[in-house]
Amino acid sequence: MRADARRNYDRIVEVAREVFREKGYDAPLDEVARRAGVGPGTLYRHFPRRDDLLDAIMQSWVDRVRETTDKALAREGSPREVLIGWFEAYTALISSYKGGPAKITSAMGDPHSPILTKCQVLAGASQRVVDRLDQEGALRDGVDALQVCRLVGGVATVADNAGLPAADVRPLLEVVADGMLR
Amino acid sequence: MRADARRNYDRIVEVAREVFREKGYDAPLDEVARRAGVGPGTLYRHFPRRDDLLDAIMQSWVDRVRETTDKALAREGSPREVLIGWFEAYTALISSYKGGPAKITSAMGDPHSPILTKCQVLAGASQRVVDRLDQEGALRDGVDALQVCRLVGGVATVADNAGLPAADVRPLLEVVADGMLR
DNA sequence: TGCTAAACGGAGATGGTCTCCGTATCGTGG
DNA sequence: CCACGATACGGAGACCATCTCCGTTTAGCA
Repeated sequence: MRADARRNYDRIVEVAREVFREKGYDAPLDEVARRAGVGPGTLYRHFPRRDDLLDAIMQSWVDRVRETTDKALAREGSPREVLIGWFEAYTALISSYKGGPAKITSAMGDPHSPILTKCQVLAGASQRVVDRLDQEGALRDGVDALQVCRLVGGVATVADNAGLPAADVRPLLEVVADGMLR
Repeated sequence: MRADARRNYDRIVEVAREVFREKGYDAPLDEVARRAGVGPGTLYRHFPRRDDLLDAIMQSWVDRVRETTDKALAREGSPREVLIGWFEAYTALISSYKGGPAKITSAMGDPHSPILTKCQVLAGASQRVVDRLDQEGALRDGVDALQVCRLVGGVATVADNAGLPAADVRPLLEVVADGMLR
């Protein structure tokens, strides 16, 4: 990749991160281009679909996921505390920008999504948490990581759409946790 | 209202119901107008916002909600069966068209939504189910109807976005139910 | 039947998405 | 060091959906 192309690419990603956080996932891409000081053509050449841009943005997000997972697994406490802790971390991770929870949760099952690999990192993280609790015999039969992703993703989506404060989200996560624990 | 206006109004609602079911809530309104044989101006005069059209469509839906609630309350069986039965009915009710679950669930907490009153009927229905189970002492402390709407709405939203079959939704509803029951 | 308020409907403004292609730039091989 | 071909740029504009404005038509009453 040519040096100028590299510069533009990086700049677009950086600006897009800002814009998406400010205005949500539906923000006009032309604004991203404008703020990045490039033409729309340049933006669309690098990122033919909106999701491709999202994918690039999420590179650093993946690192945060890994880090957060390690923290959640290292946590002391009852299985309930660990599970709810993970739920809250999960919610925070997918709620970095408006529209994120719905986007990420539905990409989870879509083999054609450009952000699929990123979501699988998150699914893998849930798997690790589920595995650990399962070894302790803390979970009911049939509970799996995909269910965690869907249920917590659903709660986060509702919270995102309705603008719920964390205090209202917590009890919902508790219900889900209690439904999974023995 | 003049007779011709009434005719157009009814025809638009009827067509919109079809179109929304076919193409989801985001279907172009101009197509609704075209199929209804009116100009876009006519459509927008009757229904200034997309949600106003939705509101009109939901008139008959409200009847279905009441009917379904009665059926759910009359149902014999364990509290778990009743609760899960209601969850499934609830999911079906809000999933009549693509985008419905998210729309209805987020309208639930928005005082300015044109479909608020419709959603309150649904919230009221959940309230009746919760009240009944609560009297039997079947629910954990702190569980309320709003939580039911949010959690089941979240599950339905995820299912809608990801196109999940009923068989995959059921276990999610079971987890939620188990988290609410004693 | 004639009149007026009401309703119609379509042309077009607006705003977002995305493409095409002439222009500018990079960076390499001579 | 420079010339040239490959690469990238960027903006004009096509396209599509939303929504409005206003000249035209019509219902329905007196």
